[in-house]
Parts: sequence; C-alpha cells; structure tokens
Amino acid sequence: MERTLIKNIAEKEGEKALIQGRVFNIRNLGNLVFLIIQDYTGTIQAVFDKETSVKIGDSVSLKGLVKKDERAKGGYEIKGEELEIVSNIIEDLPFDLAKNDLNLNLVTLLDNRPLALRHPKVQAIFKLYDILLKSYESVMRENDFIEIKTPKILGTATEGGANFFKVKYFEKEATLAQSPQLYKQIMVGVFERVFEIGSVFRAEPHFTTRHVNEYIGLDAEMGFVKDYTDITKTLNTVIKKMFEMIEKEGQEYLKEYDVIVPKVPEKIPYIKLSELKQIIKDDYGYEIPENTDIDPKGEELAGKYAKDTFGSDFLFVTHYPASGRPFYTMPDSENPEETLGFDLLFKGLEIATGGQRIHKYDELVANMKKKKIKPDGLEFYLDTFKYAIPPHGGWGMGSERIIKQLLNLENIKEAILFPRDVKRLTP
RNA sequence: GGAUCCGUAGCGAAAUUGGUUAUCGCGCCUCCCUGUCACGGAGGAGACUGCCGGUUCGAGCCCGGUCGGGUCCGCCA
Repeated sequence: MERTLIKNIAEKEGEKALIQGRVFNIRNLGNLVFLIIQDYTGTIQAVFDKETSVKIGDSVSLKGLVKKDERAKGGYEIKGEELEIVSNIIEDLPFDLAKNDLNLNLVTLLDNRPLALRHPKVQAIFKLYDILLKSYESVMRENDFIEIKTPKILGTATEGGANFFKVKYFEKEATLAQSPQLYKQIMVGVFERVFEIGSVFRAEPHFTTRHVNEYIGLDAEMGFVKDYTDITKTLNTVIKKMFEMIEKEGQEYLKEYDVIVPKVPEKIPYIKLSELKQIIKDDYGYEIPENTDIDPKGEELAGKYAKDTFGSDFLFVTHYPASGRPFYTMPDSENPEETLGFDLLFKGLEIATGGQRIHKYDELVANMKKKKIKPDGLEFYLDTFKYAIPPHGGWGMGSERIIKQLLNLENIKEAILFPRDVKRLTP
C-alpha cells in the first residue's frame, strides 16, 4: 500500500490508508487508545481499541480506515488496524514534546536540538525561515539580480581587524569570510546586479541575544546607482515583498507565535544618524555620546520613535560617520566626515547595513591609506577598480535577525538550527 | 574583554531569617478508565541541592575557591 501523507488524509475518506510517522502523544483510556501521529506534513489521531507497547517518540507505520469524525482534531481520524513500530526509542525523551509549549531553558533546547525540533512550535520557526529564504531569492530575481556564491575561505580578511577566524589551509594560513563584500563588489563589474545567501563568520566574543559567530547573510550589490537612495529604495521593495510573502504563506506558523506580520511602508522613513541622536536626546531624554553609533538602548528608542512618529516598524538611519565605517564606504560629498552608509532597523534592531561604495580606484586607495589598511592581499580587489566599475552599492542583511524580530524571540539562537557562539560548537 | 546574575530528580520551577524527613507540576513505572485531544483517577520510584573547602550545634541558603552557564555592555547583521 502506498503511503498517504497526513495533510492529504481527507482524500482517503472511507478507504484504508497507510500512515508513516512518529508517535507524538498517546492518550490511553483503557480499552480505547488514541495515538497522535506526526509526519512532516502534520499530525493526525489514530484510534486503537487495544493497548500496544508503542511509546512516545517511536517511528511507526500504521494502516487503518480513514473516517470523518467531528470529535477528532482536524475532523478526520484513522481507525487503526495494524501498527508496526519501524524504529523504537531506546531511551525516554528528556522533555515533553506533546505539550503546547516546550518551556525549556535555552541551553536545554540547544543541547537537545534534534529532539526539540520535533515540536511544532519549534518547527514553525524554521518553516518561516524557509519562506524567508525563498522570498528573498524570488524578489531578488524579480528585480534582475543574479544569485552568486562567493568563497568563504579567504587569503585575507575582508575588512581587516581581528574579528576573523584563522584556519590552516595546507601550507598557508587562511581566514573565514566576514562577509562577501569584496567579491560582490567585483561581481558588479560583471553582472551589475548580484545577490548572495551565504554563511558569514565573525570571531567576535560577544555575549548578547542578537549575536552569533556564524550566521546567514542576505547580501546584494547593484551598479549604476544615482546615489545611496537607489539602494535603500530597492531594499525597501525587497523587504516589502518578503514580508508580504511571509504573511501570505506563513499563517499556519505565525499563529503559533500570535504574530501579525507588520506592514512594510511604501516608503520607509529616513533619518540621519546625527538627527536621530538629537531626537533621542530631546524627546526621550537619552543621551548617546558623540562620535559613536547608537547603542542598543538608543536603537530601541529609535524603534519607538519610528513607531510613534511614522507608525513604522522600520527605519533607515543614514549618514554614519566615516570613522566607524569600512574603507570602501562612500563619503558624503557635502560632508566627508559622514558617509553614504545606512542601517535598517526593524523594531529597534539593526537587521541590515548598507551603503554606496567608492568606485574610483584613486579614492579607494586614498581611503585605505587614511584608514591605515595595507593593500597586501587585496590586489585582486583593488585591480578591479582600474577597469571602470560603475557607481554602486548594496547591503548585507542578517536573515536570522529578521526572524527573531518577527516572532519576538528572546534569543537569535532560537532562529538558528545549530547555532555557533563563543561557548557552543555542538551539536 | 568588562560588569552582573544563576547552577536543586529526565524537564520546568519552589523552599520564610541558616533549623529537623528538600516541595510542586510535567514526564517515568503499576493499576483503573470506550471519545480523549495539555485526557482523567489511585498508588509508586526517582535528588549525596554542579564540585572542593570553610564558618556554625546545624548549610540548598552564609564565606572562599573551582567548573559550567545566562544576561547586559563593548562590537555588529
């Protein structure tokens, strides 16, 4: 008999069906036993009138008559006839998967990740993440970007500094990519519009709920931009489409978290960093020191400001000071102390960073000198600019941060299957 | 890296000011139950309170050390 997926059970009404899945819960009422069976498409109740030796967690294959029954969740149930345990647990599960909420400490959740992922509410995060990745890919393609994959093992750190991982590479020392930055810029000179979904490695020893040492970046780079607003406008469109797709396709999973997908404005409000700092000080009484980026408390207030003033969960913060931005960032011609770099905040958390880049060779070399960055190992990148790269720019987005903010997760690690942090290298 | 907090059955928590046998819920085991859906009921097992040392008549609780972890800051997506 061919397997019937649980989501298709209605098609088999009145017939005998074969269901394969895992025993999610057992409710034993004596001479009436309910088994809740979970496969990758959903759960269904099977009724047996004899007690079996089956245990929660076992993988089973069962045959029975599919009946419509209002008393069962979902309206259908299976009158069980044959039950075969195809793989049995040899140890009791360490926590109760059958409860509505798993209610585990983060450490327990992550230490037991393969098991915890069997819980529908945990799975919902990754179903939504799947939609998110798909939506990014499709909206980028719609806008003529082509997908590229750039190397993650590099000879030179992308952006200098000490926050990269060193790896042994045969006789040489290599580093793991901190971002696809240099390669995506090079590719602007080839395809003009490119995007990448790829791993990013950061060796910073951070201990926060929004950082990990490996994450998936949603990058993009585009050529022939008029100025940085071409980039923010494109990102605005991309985010809007992504959220629309998540809302359309993710209802089943969103409701697990009681979440309403926020409306992305047609035009996400913009504000210069310097003005934002002033507003946070004047309106919210919180002072951020000069010459620094906004701190987490400031970001939270910026989110509040965007909501209060524009009714928006999103806010572009522009014109970051040159001192805090990487060497390839285009300075503002009206004020070289500031750059044409921006951040995108979602509910008070930075989810993307981007900007216009320097496209002229001489300016790039000069800026590197100014920032005291040696060109050693970066020749392949710099040389590209000798051959007329158009004005361009792009962004890098933290995919897991979007999910964290969307579902109001306490920790970004909940949105990563197998997160890597300072303390955690397994599972 | 700095600051701060926390380690109590498999899981999640409680334990008054230092006081006698460490409590509760879930799970587990045995029994009862033909419409449960976080099933219900009765009974039972399961903990050297992370580890080492100290103070005290007495330590889960106070002190020192050690190991493990969380959160915030810095940094960033």
